[in-house]
Amino acid sequence: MSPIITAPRGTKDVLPQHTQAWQSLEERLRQVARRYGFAEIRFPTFESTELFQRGVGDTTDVVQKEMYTFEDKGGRSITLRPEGTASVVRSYIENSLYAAGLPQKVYYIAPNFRYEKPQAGRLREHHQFGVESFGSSSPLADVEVMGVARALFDDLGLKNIELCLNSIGCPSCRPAFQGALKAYFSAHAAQLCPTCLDRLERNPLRILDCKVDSCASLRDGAPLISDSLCDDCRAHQNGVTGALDAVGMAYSFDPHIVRGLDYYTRTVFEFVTSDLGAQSTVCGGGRYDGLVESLGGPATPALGFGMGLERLLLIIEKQGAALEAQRPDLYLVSAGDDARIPVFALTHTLRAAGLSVDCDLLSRSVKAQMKAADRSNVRYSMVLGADELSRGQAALKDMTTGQAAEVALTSEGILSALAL
RNA sequence: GUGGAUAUAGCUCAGGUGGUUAGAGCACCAGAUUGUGGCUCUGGGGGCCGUCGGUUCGAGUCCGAUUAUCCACCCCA
Repeated sequence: MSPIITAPRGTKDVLPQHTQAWQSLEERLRQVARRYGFAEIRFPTFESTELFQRGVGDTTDVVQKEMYTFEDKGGRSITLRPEGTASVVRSYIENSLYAAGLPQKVYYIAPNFRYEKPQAGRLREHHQFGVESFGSSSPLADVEVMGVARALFDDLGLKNIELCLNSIGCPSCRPAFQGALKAYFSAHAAQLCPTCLDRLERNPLRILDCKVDSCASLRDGAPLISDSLCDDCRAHQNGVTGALDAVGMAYSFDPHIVRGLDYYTRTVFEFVTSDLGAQSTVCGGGRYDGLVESLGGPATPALGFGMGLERLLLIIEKQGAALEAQRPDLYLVSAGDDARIPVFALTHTLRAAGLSVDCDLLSRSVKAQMKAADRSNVRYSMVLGADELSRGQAALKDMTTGQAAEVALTSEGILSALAL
């Protein structure tokens, strides 16, 4: 049987057997964010196209080729959010969140949309947990944000995830570096791939992480950003590494990290792993000290990260780090048709009392009902027929041990038996 | 956007060089066990063989196209 309509390419249903893992993951994200003093923010799934053009950057691949953009019935250009930061910054400015005092620390769990070719760990709709911290230019803010990601990995018991770090300078020192880079690559233009020839004019930084062999070999002789950082940026970078050392967070420097979004300044970082197939980044972020002002807000230092939840779940699965599953409490089995309505009524009463209870809706045999109970991974079952209902007592069976004990057929009797 | 692989039951997969009613395991349903799950045994229901077209007396099988999935490049989380 082939369905007439299928889910759009690059999208995934989360089916009932997987939603518990998602819920449990989301719960942990919220707990960790709370521990670090981040409050949840929610924002629309679509925004004015201009927000991403100005925020993410016109020259980025995300904006140039990957956005779901359309015109609404009012003739406005609308885009499905390709990343979270621009939306958060827009909301921060529009709602004057700075008026409530700085720093403002927020987190979100939201879907993002990018028109990409799907593969392992890459979807057209994916979900991100992100945090943004507004108002502090201190390196401590950088390390606090990185700490949220690290705490989450630790909380989930994940191994083999490394923090890689770089600084890409600021508007006062980056132009000199870009100039040096441009001069260097121009002198070797013959060896550059077509994509990088294009990047030469638009964004020479991006040539640094090109994977084409000829470009990558040029990289070794290229100027290093660390050699052209201004005093402030250098001091900031030293502050970050110092604070990382102080809290005992391991990291490594990677001078080739260049994030694909234009708004980053100074600190950029990624948490990478080899457990994601061809993808390696599970979390990427950095500082964007100029973004709030460029979108019309007050000059505000800020930074944040985005973490891919599908990728996180891939790592969890690969590493066998189980997320706990909740078991239903009780399954009430009807023995004989006369018992079905009283059993349904008792199910209703016990649900009102707060228990997770189920009963048969298919007029099945006792055996089939027991099988259904077993399959649902329920903790207890109880078979109720005319005899039990008239006695007001029944055997409560522990589905794990197989042992049974008589209990009274009242909310109180069952609740107290289940509490044991 | 570029390249490679794949497409048969709900799932995982068999189906030499074309030839009657397309198979297995798992899962599902029923029975063995008038009211007790997991183990075992028996039986059963389930398939336009991704889609469209071509070659052929005849196509799950060969050819073309198309769509989808997976993988890699690119990009990114």
